[in-house]
Amino acid sequence: MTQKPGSIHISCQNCGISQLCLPYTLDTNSLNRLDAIIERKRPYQKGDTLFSNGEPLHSLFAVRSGSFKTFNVDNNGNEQITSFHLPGDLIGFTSIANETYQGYSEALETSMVCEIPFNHLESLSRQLPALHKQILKLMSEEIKQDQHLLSAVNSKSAESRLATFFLELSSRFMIRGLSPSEFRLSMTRNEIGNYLGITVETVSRILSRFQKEKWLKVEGRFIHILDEHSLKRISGVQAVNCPLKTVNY
Amino acid sequence: MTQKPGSIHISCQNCGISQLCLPYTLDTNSLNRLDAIIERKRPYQKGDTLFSNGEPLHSLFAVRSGSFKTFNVDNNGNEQITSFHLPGDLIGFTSIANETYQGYSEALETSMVCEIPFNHLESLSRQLPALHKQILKLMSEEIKQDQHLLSAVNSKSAESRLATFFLELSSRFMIRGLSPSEFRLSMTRNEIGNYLGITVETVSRILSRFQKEKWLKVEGRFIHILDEHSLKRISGVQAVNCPLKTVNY
DNA sequence: CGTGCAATTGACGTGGCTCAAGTGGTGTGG
DNA sequence: CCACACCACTTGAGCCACGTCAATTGCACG
Repeated sequence: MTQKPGSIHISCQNCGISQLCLPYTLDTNSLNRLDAIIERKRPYQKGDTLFSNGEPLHSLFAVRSGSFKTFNVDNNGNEQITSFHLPGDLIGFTSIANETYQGYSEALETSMVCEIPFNHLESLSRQLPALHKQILKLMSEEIKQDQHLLSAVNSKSAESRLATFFLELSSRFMIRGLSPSEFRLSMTRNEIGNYLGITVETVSRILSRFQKEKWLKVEGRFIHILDEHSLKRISGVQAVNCPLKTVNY
Repeated sequence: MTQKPGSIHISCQNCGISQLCLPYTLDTNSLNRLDAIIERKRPYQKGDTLFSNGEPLHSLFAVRSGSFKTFNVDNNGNEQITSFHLPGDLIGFTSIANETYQGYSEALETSMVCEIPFNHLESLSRQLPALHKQILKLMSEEIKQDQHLLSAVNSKSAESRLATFFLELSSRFMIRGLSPSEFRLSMTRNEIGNYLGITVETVSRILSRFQKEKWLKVEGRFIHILDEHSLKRISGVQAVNCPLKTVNY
């Protein structure tokens, strides 16, 4: 989530996060062909938009550095954030169905992206089974993540939503080779609350509570996770391979 | 959502919902090849499971008739329903990432499915661009739908969640050529509440309120939408091509 | 006809929203 | 370098929507 000012000519080959991204499992030849269709442009500044709702879909975007939020706007003009994107994430899968961009995507800080023209990607993926598979996998991941968020949001208490949120972020940082216990948030409390369906004030109060419990240390945007276990306990969600018990939902 | 007892040998060719499903845009030859890999088995009875969490992914499932719910189970053994599936829906996209089934999928009523071995589908889709495209499209749709649900659930009030739920169902029935204003729910109030993150009692109370307002007629599982416009008004979500306004979220 | 689950309705308590005030950090212009 | 404005964030007070608990009714099925 820190800015990584890089030169304009960078290839997938020497990209530090390629194992999270489309190149995963691609051999050198395939990688070069993928690389050839990717456009890398100058950095996006905080607040710049990748796309706006309704525009025709031309490219997917892979985050190289920095971070983005995507959100929809409802009848009343209210934002509803549907995801935060970190380096290695692909943005735009929701837009494939209609071939127009769904919602808005906006940089949360200075960020770099790789732009992948969708038509080229589609035809290339027909020639490269590994690429094809990786696209399916990334889309599948996104569905999983959305459903995970849904569970978090549906598990009533604001405490468990926030705990889940931080654990989620933590594991995403870990996968990216960053510290899972200390990180800087690129989003405001407001945006966190929006994402989780709670108000800023509640976010703030619960952060204070977590801090009092010594589960977290909070210094503005800096988060230090002190007691992952307690957070997991109250987060309640995401047990993998959990045996099906008699439920009273 | 009504049971449609069919013979065992049915092809995509004469399937009434093929335009919602994988066959969409496939020519006759392609259709036959797809048809050849699909297995059609005897009906699932209410409560039968398509798959359980952690099992190796072998097939995707297309709902032919009836309906299913998919859900996860958290640490405390609580169900969290992530989607209801109607005829034409594909089930199993979340499971592609890990190649093991994510969560559980269970019939809500007597239902028929087409079982599509994943390996075969994958190799076939490399040969048939139209099939490939349709898979992407369906996955993209699923992501969109999840995010739509998320918006509904995050839009605080229980009223707007329920309104959104019924409008969503209504439009899904309409797409399927069924009445958008009169339909039968195959899920319990409990399951609706679970899905939307509210309690049974609240579902029940709000249904009574909607009925008092003459927006709906409710007779047990039968729903009759009387005033779609009012429901849309309080649902608040899903404005397509809505201009971005100054927001105070 | 009895058993059991689904649904409704009421009474009550509370978590989180709303409104409001205050603090701190950052950028801008004098 | 300070003064000011602006925004993100925190904290408090009060209130209400919704969760919890409990009782009742209705419907399906053996």
